Amino acid sequence: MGVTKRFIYSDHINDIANIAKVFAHPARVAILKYISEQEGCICNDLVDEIGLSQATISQHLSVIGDSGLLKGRFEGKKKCYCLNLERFEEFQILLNSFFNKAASSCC
Amino acid sequence: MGVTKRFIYSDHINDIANIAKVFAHPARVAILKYISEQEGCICNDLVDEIGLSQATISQHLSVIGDSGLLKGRFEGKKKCYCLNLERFEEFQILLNSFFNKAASSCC
DNA sequence: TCGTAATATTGCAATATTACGATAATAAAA
DNA sequence: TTTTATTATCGTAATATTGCAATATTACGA
Repeated sequence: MGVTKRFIYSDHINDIANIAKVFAHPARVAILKYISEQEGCICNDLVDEIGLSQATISQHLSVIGDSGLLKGRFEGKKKCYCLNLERFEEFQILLNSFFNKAASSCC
Repeated sequence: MGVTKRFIYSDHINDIANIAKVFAHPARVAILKYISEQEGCICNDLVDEIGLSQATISQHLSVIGDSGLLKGRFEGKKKCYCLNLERFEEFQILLNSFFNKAASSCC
């Protein structure tokens, strides 16, 4: 046991959960916040900014990247990470579609 | 190791991550969806509906409940769970405030 | 080519999460 | 009181996640 039984849920439900998982760790929220606030490119300022090891930041970046939320581009030895705004908006729309369907409560 | 270092992040960031964590498992998304669609009270229809054991559903319900998203009330032996809409809207506002601050990308 | 800076990957220890059977607790019904 | 239905909790096994040191990789500059 201990394995999430993804196959028993609809794609839509798994999508929501997968999106939420990206934001479900404060380091990843902090990374996304910082990247978007800079509205420009950054690299491993994140290590200084956030205070986790380089290995850990890199790992979180790859989790965020796997979700499609990042555009990355090497500029010499530095890598420039930026938000993929289109994907970011998709996330927002999906989450809001979930929230907006909530009906009234009974208790 | 293995412990999330919550103390290095701002409250706001931890809040976002904690909210996201509730939605970060498909069972919890499915539970919230079902509860809100019924727009009424349900109990362990969830066990039949979702297909996890009663113990597991109850555990997920308590995670959702800890976040303040549920109102529960016993009616005889059955417990009626409903969405706490105020809290649900708070969640939506917090998440959107995060999304809406995203600036333009550079890559 | 060699050294250095920036990032990614690997391996591992610590901790957290998920799932379930068994059991407890509670309240209605028999 | 005993049984039954419903939900919660405990204990535990399996798996996932987090974080870091060490190492690899990549690209630039000397």
